[in-house]
Amino acid sequence: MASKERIQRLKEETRINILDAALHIVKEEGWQALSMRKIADVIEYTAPIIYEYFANKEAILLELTRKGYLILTRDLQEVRAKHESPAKQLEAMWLAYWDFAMENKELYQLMFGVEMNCCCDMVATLEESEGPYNEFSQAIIELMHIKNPTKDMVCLKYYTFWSVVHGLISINILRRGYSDEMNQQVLKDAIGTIIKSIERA
Amino acid sequence: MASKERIQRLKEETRINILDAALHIVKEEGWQALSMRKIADVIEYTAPIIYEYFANKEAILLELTRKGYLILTRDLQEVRAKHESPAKQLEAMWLAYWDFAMENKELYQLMFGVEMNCCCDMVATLEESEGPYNEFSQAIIELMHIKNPTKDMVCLKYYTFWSVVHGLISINILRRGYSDEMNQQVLKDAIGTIIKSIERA
DNA sequence: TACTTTTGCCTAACGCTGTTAAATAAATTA
DNA sequence: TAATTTATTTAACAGCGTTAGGCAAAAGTA
Repeated sequence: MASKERIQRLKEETRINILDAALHIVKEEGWQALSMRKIADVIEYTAPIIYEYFANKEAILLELTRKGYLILTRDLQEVRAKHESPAKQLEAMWLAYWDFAMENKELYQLMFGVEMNCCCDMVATLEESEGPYNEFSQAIIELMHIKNPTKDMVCLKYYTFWSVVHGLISINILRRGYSDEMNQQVLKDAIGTIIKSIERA
Repeated sequence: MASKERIQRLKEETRINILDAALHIVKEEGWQALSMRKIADVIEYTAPIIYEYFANKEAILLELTRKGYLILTRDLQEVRAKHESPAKQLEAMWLAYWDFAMENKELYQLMFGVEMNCCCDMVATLEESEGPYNEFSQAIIELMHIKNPTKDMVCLKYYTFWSVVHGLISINILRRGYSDEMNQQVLKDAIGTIIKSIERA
């Protein structure tokens, strides 16, 4: 009865194919162009088949969102491990956050609703979505020389970082045209300023 | 032949009704729920009639975008006139920008593609979209004590302001849940910091 | 007044969307 | 071999943006 397992593996493969196909279409033609029938075309099936792997289109988006959070969290962890001081960690992590967004524009759009009607209410239910915050908040706490900072204090600093970086990214995805130098300058300036404000406190 | 004018006025009214109906639907049900047939229902016509007033759905969105930019620009001008010093002007203007976004969430989403597939390429063709930048940049130039700042220098500072404020707004529209105090604290902190950095330069 | 033209508006339709139900073909089990 | 389960497709529904054609009322003209 090893065929059961083989079939199981094939099913798993098709599931992955669906997700890959979706992302492929989006990278080629944008989120607006993604449809169930197009996905079916790519995986060489008809549309209803997809509903045996995902409850609906939103479920596919949610799974891709999850994937995005996993990649981002892994990137942040990797970069964080490369640095000793929390200040350098934080700077490198936010730059990695930027890089993730630029290298995975489509996933970023999906995760944070940039020029896209994402599945935001559902995202809140994904535990993976807490990955980035966990990484950042640890580094923030280390950087603070207060013994037991309240969650609100940490959250406030994270929120400050996140706002400016996410804002910068959103604007760049929206209206491409700002030069790389300007982006890097604003990005590093802002990150540096916030880090200093944490160190001073 | 005054009937020509009367008819012209009625047509103008219907045009406005279409825009009002669209915005009404969006405020009640969100952008996703907006359809030509629903607009037609509200104005008590059938869908094809709308195409005598707007080339397509995107044209309606573009017109609402224009409306948004006009309101925002007016708000900024009003608030700017209330203050003397450029520093106070800038602070008040960015707070007004925030207020505009919170009071006109739907328009803001449309203008800047927050949780929405807006008509961004078209927005670039709207001259009204330059209104906010014009207001802000004037105040920024006044705040700088350099004689002839380059456009890039002004743009960089505007970009810095904009990123953090837009980021804050986007995150708030996306994931409602951050407290008003925290929002105001991050907002005022960030604005103050950028203003000081301009003053020091 | 009678005829023609224009206008205002609607119905029907096309091709697309997400999604579901039913039918069919293939594989598996008894 | 017969019965049953599984895999996959076709057909359909309701909704979308959009267009073409038709009908009835209004306006213009003789």
